Amino acid sequence: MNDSNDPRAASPGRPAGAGIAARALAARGGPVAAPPADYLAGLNPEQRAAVETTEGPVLVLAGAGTGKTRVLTTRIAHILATRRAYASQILAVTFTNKAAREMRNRIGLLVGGEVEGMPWLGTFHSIGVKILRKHAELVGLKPNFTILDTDDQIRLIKQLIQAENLDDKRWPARTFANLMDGWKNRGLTPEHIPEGDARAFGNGRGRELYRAYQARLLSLNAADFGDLLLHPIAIFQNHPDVLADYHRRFRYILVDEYQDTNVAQYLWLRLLAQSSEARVAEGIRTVNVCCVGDDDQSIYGWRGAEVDNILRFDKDFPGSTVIRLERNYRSTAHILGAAAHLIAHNEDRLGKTLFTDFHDPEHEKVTVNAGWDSEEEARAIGEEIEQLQRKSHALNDMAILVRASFQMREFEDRFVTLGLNYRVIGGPRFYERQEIRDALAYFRCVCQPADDLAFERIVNTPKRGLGDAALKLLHEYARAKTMPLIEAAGDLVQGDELKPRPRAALAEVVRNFARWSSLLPTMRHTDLGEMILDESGYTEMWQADRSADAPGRLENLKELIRSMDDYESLPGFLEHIALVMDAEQNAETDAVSIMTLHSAKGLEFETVFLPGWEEGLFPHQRSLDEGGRSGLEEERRLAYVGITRGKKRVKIWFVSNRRIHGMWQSTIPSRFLDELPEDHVDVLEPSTSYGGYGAGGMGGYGASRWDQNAFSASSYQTPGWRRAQAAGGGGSTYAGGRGQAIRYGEGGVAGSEPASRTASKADRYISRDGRPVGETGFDEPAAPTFDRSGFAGKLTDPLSANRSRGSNMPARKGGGLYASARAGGPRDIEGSLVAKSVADEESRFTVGDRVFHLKFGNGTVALIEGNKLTVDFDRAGQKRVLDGFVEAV
DNA sequence: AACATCCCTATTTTT
DNA sequence: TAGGGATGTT
Repeated sequence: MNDSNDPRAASPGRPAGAGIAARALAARGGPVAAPPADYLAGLNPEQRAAVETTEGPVLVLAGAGTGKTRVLTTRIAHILATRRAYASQILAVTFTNKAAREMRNRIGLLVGGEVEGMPWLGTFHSIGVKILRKHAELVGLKPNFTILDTDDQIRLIKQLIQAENLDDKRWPARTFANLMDGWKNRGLTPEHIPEGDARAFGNGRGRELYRAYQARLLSLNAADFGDLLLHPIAIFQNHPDVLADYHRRFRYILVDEYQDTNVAQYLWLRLLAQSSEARVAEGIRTVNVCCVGDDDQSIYGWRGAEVDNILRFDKDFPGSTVIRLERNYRSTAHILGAAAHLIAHNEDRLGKTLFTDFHDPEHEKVTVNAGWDSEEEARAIGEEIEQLQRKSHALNDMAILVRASFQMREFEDRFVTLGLNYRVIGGPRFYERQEIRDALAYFRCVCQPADDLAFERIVNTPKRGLGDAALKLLHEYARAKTMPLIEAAGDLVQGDELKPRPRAALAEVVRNFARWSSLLPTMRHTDLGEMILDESGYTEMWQADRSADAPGRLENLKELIRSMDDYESLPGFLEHIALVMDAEQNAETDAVSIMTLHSAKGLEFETVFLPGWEEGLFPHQRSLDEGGRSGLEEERRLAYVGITRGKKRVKIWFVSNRRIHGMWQSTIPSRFLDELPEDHVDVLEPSTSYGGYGAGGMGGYGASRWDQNAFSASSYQTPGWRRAQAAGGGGSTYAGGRGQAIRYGEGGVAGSEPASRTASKADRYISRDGRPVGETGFDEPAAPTFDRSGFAGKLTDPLSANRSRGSNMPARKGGGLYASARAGGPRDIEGSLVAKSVADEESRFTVGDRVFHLKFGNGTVALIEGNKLTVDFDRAGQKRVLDGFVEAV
């Protein structure tokens, strides 16, 4: 494991001479030990402590916006400058390529751009690959193994499931992939998975499938993402000499985003960070591991991250120093105040309080805005953006952060009509596009003749007349001879088992690959790439395609070839793209960013819009269902991440109606809204242009909704909200009461529940001035720009929907996102209703019934499909709605 | 092999 | 609603 760029390789021992970094710094005068070196200038005392405490285990709890990356990079610069280690002796791990890139750049800036090194700065996975390539044979791989992506993985699993004679409908490959992913995240090999897990899939054959999968990977000379960690762990565990080599090498270990590490990463890290004889022999007596993270920003539990890793750091590394970074340099006091108050509702946290000196009476409070439906939300936010733009705020400084990607569409639609520039971050990636993956499959076959998965992908793409029959023959032959498919194809075309036409087609494929492979060592890889795509007929296939996206695909293929230019060779390129699935976004044009809260972590914007704060969506119902209290806490951290992205302005929205899977459902405000502190939050009336609402417009319904029923405490409307806050009793601890009580059996809200059920119909329809309204409300003229405003006052008591739904909502799943969220309370308490609903297939309605819907008014039932009704509404036309949302009239 | 039709499902996402 | 996947039809 001698790196050629490691000066220590030849002569072990303490670094003898100044590293490049140290030289660069020393040149600026004075011995490096003399404080303060200029890279330390400007650090606050805590940051400085985090940088200078180089020896022993250190945990840096870095709150949002407290200069985490700065600490990390400065610490590395400091280690280099003080000659504690060479760049090649520092292991620095991040989660994303982006983070690794940024660190590399910033270290470069700090030490004067001359550090060519830091060979061990990278993501867990890229470092894992590096280690695995060196010792591949120890786990039965060849050093040039391929890295499978999810797509390949699924196809492979599917084959295995079919090979086991299991019904792949009943046991979807996708599900097993997730299951296996979970095992790998926890560092579990087939022998170690819990019996229950093993039984849970494929008629109890989970373990066998996992085993078969791993065996198949070895025969394909391939590893999946999980293996990039698991194999190194196995190597370290089974080959102490190899581990000792790494112990001698790594003097300093740094980990970014420690709160996101999973068990496998933790094990990997712990092995590398162990104190060992090898280290002691090198004069290293302490484990110089520094983990940086923020437990409050742990949002990847669903992906296997263990917040626990950060919570018990001091137990893993006894004698550790914990440094808290709490001075925030990003946001206003209002924003921090709101975020802090919210996150304080979490129990599982180490506890930090961010503070700032950034006070200014001009600062805006965090706003909470109510909207009628998601269309209005998009419209109003669009308008606010345009207003800011008129006040010469750059679009680049604004972002819309959503909980789920389906929310994006509404904004996109709206912005397109407004002609407002936007960019969607995340979403389908370049390297995941079909045409790119096809092209890559060709390249993989050329570099890796054993890559059956790649071969399968493209044998008949473009169409070559190789149908099921021919491929089945090929597979059987290959299996019988245990040889790769390409090789099998080479044999098969010699014989006469194949019909003439497929035989000729396959022969050509074989010939082509042989030729391309032979050109690999000599031809420029970009030219070869182009040649492959042309000669295979792949380019032609898209040229002939008349569909609208074909030109774009051709463009992507060109881009692919172009980007190959940045790499040495075809294999080098393939390696890169296997690990780096992100494509750079251009920040050239001024545009609003739209992204999920997850992908916003680490970013910051002057103005942040947070739409969709509604129960069921945020917190997401599924997190609640699957994660219980910790699921809720993770959602709350997500909210915290969202708020703390804002520097100057944070604008939260919730609406009363949202369209889910094409059907309108009414929603109730997120419990997180109740967890925001009054003094940092302004509750606003909609500021949009449509008339008719005026002062008290939304207020009316809000008050009616919350004041009349169990949710009174959650009313954001003054005076209702204030009153509730002041009263403190009743339902004022909304979070601990309603939502959670149900789930965690704390007793529920027995008192409030019957009240809500017996509320009269009049209670439910309260006009904006607080008067109960009847049918006449529908006769109000619609405001010109807003077709539903005629219904303004009436809607919105969520309980009416709850109540009316009752009987025929399927247990949890079928109820849909919002339905089950809202139904959560009363129904689960009663239990029997749930049970009844499962069995009760019959609708309460029959075709021809007159019904009333909160959103669409009166109508006639035209069709009933389970709990879905098609209703001809008098005003709104024909709509499909869940029957829980209409009432008989 | 291309096209039609039915059925099912429906977070967050990096590597 | 919409999109994918699997199945059936020509």
